[in-house]
Amino acid sequence: MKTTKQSAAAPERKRGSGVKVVYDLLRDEILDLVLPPGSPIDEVQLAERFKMSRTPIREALVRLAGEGLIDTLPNRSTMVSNLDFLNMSPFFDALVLMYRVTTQLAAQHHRPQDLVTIRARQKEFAAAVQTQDALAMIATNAAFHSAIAEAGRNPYFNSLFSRLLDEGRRFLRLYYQSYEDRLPQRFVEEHEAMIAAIIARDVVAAERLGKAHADQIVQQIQKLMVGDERLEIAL
Amino acid sequence: MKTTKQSAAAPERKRGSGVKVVYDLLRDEILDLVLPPGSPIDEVQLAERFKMSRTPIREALVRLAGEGLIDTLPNRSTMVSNLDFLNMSPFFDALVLMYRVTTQLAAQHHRPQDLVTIRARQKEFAAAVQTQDALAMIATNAAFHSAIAEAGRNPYFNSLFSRLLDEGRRFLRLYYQSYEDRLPQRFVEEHEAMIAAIIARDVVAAERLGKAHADQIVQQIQKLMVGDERLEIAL
DNA sequence: TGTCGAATTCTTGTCGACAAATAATATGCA
DNA sequence: TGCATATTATTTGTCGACAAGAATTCGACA
Repeated sequence: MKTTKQSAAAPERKRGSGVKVVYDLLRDEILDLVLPPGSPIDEVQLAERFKMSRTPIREALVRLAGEGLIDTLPNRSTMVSNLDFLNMSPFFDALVLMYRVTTQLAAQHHRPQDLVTIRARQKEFAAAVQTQDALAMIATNAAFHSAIAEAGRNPYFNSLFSRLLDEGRRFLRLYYQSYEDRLPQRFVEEHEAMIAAIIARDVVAAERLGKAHADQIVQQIQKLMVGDERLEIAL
Repeated sequence: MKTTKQSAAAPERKRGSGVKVVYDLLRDEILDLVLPPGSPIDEVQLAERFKMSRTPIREALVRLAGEGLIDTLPNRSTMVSNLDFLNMSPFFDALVLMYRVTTQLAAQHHRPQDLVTIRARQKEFAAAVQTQDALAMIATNAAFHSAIAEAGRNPYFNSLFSRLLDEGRRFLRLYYQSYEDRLPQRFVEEHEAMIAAIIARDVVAAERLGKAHADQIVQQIQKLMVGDERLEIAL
């Protein structure tokens, strides 16, 4: 009777998948603000939580650090990276440019299968808006635009865009935690217009719609920064 | 007499620096094509080479994988990522756009200390051209443009640009291994013009010069792809 | 009560070992 | 000789342990 050590520790996990399991889950928790910015990350606790040794945990953390989702320094506690409200200009610049670029490139380079994927993501997004599920809307919006970027076939832009979408998710999560905004149907319609421009290979319209859409997101995030309610005190 | 295990294994290394040492050196070797595209990476050999256990080696490899410099699959040998000659368009698109964006942003956002750094990098580049040291020229060119990007103060663009410069380094290394081109003084002069436009905060000129410069690099790499010498055989 | 230094605890970086997965080599058979 | 299978060797993924570095707690003193 030979029970392997690993099977005893985590009987349902395939060898080689440990790092990915941890990475995926931590990534989701960071993006959904379950792990808020600045919160400490403790390897020992994670090892207990995931029922595995610290080694794959550490490797997952190296991956997350490489994507800017966590900050690490030697011999020091790792923590979830902060959202930098002091320097939003660079983020907005990059976000808007990448929305323009990826939407335009999708109009140029898309293939039939891409459109199937884009439509599927849009359907998920519309469902999230319909049910007024902000968390799902944020995630499906990012997935929709990520699918558009994939259709544009430029891995360099796509990796940057992916990072920006991730960070945007965290800002939007914070936004919808702060405001009880209804999720407007208008966003669904804007996505539809983008799809139509892409299908029509209308490069100019695609870029323009990409920009307009990005501008909306920028405005939402700016609202979060500026605040929307003034303190009214009679003096 | 208590000799710690670690001290006996690598007496000159500070705890916490292991991953970085391996990462830095492997990265340099990949970029200089000392480790050519496609070559296998063996953790055990690296552990022997660096006189440390495989754990920090693996962490360095995770970092390199995150930057696209190596390719890993579960339970399989890791290898240096290939240079993709079949899909150069996306690379060129991204490179040119990022040269434009970073040079323009430097004209907008640079600070006095930035100019000191940029000038220092330019001086190193000029020296490399003077001594016709292709390897140094490739590295100092990338450092020069990286310094310009830093002056533009957009970490999102800069991370993408950094990756593109890295990949460009590998292509250029291959180029200068294939051709005995002299390193032209013209490049030094173009850098000077870019510096002048940045100092003058001439956004339009900066962007134009950035584009022209990038186009040159694209041409060099295209020359590598097309080949420059036809096989002459009398039939 | 506040400060400082010492002691203790906790967390991180690395170690070497074990075992699973893969690659390479050997063997048998047509 | 070529192919399939078995065996062996090698490499990767993970384990738990050790120790260094950092954080926290405790005790002494002004």
